[in-house]
Amino acid sequence: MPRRAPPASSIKDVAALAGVSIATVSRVANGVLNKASPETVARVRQAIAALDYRPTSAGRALRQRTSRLVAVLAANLANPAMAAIAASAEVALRENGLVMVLCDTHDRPELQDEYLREMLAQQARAIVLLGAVDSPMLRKLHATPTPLVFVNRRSPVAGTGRFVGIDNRAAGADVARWALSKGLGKAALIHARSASSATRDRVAGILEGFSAEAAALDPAAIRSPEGRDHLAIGREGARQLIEDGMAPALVICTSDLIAYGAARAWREAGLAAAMPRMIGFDDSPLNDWVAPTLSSVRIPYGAFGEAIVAAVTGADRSSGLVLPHLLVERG
Amino acid sequence: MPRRAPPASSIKDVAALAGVSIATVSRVANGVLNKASPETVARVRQAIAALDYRPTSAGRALRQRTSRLVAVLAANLANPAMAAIAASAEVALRENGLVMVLCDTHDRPELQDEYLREMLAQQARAIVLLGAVDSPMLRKLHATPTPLVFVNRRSPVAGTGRFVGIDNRAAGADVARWALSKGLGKAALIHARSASSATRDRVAGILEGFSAEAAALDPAAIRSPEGRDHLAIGREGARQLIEDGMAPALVICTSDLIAYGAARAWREAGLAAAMPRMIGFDDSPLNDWVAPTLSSVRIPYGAFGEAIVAAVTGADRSSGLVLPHLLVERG
DNA sequence: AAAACTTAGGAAAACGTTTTCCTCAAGCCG
DNA sequence: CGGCTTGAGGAAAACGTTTTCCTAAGTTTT
Repeated sequence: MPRRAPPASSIKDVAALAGVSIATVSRVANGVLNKASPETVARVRQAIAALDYRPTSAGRALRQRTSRLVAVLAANLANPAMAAIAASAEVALRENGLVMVLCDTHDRPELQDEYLREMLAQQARAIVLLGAVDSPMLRKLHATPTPLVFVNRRSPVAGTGRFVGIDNRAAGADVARWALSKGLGKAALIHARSASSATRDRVAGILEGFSAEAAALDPAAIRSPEGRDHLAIGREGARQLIEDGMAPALVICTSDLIAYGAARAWREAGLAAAMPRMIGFDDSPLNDWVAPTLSSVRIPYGAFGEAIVAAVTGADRSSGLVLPHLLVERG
Repeated sequence: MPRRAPPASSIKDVAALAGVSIATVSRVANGVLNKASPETVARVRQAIAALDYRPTSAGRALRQRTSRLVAVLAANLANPAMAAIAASAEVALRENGLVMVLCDTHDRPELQDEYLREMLAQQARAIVLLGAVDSPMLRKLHATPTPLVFVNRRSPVAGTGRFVGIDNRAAGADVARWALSKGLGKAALIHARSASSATRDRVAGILEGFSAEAAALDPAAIRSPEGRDHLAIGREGARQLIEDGMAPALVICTSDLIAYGAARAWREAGLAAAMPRMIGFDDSPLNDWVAPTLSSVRIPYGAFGEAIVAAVTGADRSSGLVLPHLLVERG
C-alpha cells in the first residue's frame, strides 16, 4: 500500500562510481577529510555530484539514534504572532542543517501529548514548545536528554527547560508607566483567562507598574472572559466593559488579537467614534496595515529563530534567552 | 556532537517482555492479527502498553523506503491564508497518521529546490506545494513516483500533479458580475505581477466577466506594481491610482492582503473618508475583525486539509479537486 | 492412516548509514 | 635491518524495523 519513494542513488552507487568503499564516501560526505587523500576526496566529490547523492535520513537517523528533525509545537497557528515565530525558526533551523516539523496543539494537553509521543518516535533532535501547556508526557520528557525549549511561555514544570522570550513582567510594567506618563486617564485591562506564564507575567507587571506609581487599576475595569481564541476574548471583554457603562480612555490588552477583538466590539456598539485608545502585546506585523492606531509592545519575533537554534543546539549553557521588547506607540 | 535521544524501548524489549519474537510484535503493532492467537495478541499489546512502545520511524522508513512525513512547501508563511491552509492540512494529515513538515520557500526557486532535495532525502511520502514556483528540481520530481500536490497555484509544468483549489477564473468572473450588478461605478484592479496561475486566472476571469457584460475595465485603472509582498503591492498600486487622480468607486484586489495595503494608502493620503469600496480574495479569517468593510471571495481553506490528504493518498484517481468559493459582501 | 491443509510463530535478510577497528604500505629512527 | 609511526582506506558491525520465507504442530480430507 505505501507508495515507494524513487530509487534515489545510495552511498553504494557513489562508492562504486568513485571506486572506493562506502566508508570513504560517508567520510567525505560528512567532511571528514583526514582519512582520504586529496585526490580521492575530489573523486568522491565528483561522484556525489554526478549522482546527485544525498544521504538518506532514515539510515543516518537509525545509526546515529537521532534525526535532524526539530519539532515545533505551536499552541495556535492561526495567531499571526505564532506563525511569525514559526517562520523565523524555520529559517534559522534550516541554516543549521535542521528541519522543522510544525504541529498545532490547539492548546490541548492530549494533542500536545500525542505530538510529543510522535516526535519521540521520530527521534526529534529537540522539541520547541510555542506556548506549552502542562501535560503528562511533557513531565516525562523532562527526564530524557531530548532538549526542550519553551518559547513565550515558560515550562509549566518549574526550573526545567530553556526559555526564549521577552521579560513579560517588565514589559507589563513598561505599559503601565507609559499609560501613566502619558496621562491617558482611566484605563481598563482585558486579558485571557489563561494559566500561561506570559499572560500571568504581563498582568502582574501591569498591576505592579500602576501601584509603583501609587496609581491603581479599577478592579471593575479588568476583564478576563472565556473565549475560544484571543479575538473572541477581546470582543467579549470589551462588550462587558461597554455594557457596564465603562468608558475607559485606554484599553490595555495582553495581546494584539485581544485588541482587535475589543475594537470590533466598540464598532459593533456603534461607538467607533468614541473608541478608546488601545495597546496590545506582540506588535503583529499586520498592525501597521490593519490597526494603525493600536500601540503595542513589540516582541522581536524575527530574532526568535536564532535564539531558538541557540537553545536547541545548546550553544550556550544558560537556561534561556531573554530578548528585548520595545513599546511602539501609534495613533 | 549529536545529542543522543533517550534510549526508548525498542521492539526487542517488547518481544522479550511478551515472550515472543520481534516478528510477532511487529505484526501486532501493525494490526496484522491473523498470525497470532488472540491470547498472544493480548500479551503483546499489554507489553507494548507497559513499555509505552512506539515503533521508531527511522527503522520503519529504512525498511519501507518511505516515511510518514509529508512535506508542505509554502510560498509565504506570513500570509495568514497560507498559514490557515497549513493548519488545516496539518490536522487532516495527522488524522491519517501522517506528519507535516512545513517549509517556507519565500517564493524563491533555489530555496524551493533545496527543500525538495531535502524532502527527497527524508523520503517524504508526498510533497505539497502551497504556491509552487517553477524550478529545475520540480521538473525532475515529476519523473519520480513521489506524489506532488499543487495547492492554489497549478503546476508550472502543464498537465502534471494534482491540484487543490478553487476555480479562480470563475471566481474572478463572479466578482466582475457582482460589481456590475451592484452598479458600483468605476472600478480599479490591483494585482501582483506574479506568474502564478492563481493570479493569472483571477485577472483573466475579472476581465472576461466585465467584457461578458459589454462593460470594460479602464486599462489605466489596472495596476500591478512590484513589491516585496502583497501588502506592499497593494499600497503601491493604490498610491499610483491616487497619484494619477483616479477615484474609483471600487477597488478589486486579487488578495485580501493587497486590499489591506490599498486601504493603508488611502488612509495615508488623508482620504480615509473617501475610501473606495474594496473586494479581495481569500476572505482571511481576520477580515471580520480588522477589515469590516472588505468584501472578499471566500476560499474554504478549512476544507483544504481533507482535500490535500485525498490528493496525497491518491484516494481518488482524479487530477485534483476544485472546491467551491463564495462571495462574501461586507461594508 | 497417509496426505493435505491450516495455524501460530520464529529466523533471518534487507533497508542505508556511520563508525570502530583493522590492514597494508611507506617513511622514519635507531 | 628491525621496530615505530603515520597515512589512506577497507571490512564489518550496529542501529530498529518489516517481511519473506520456514517449521512444527495440529486438523482436516481422502
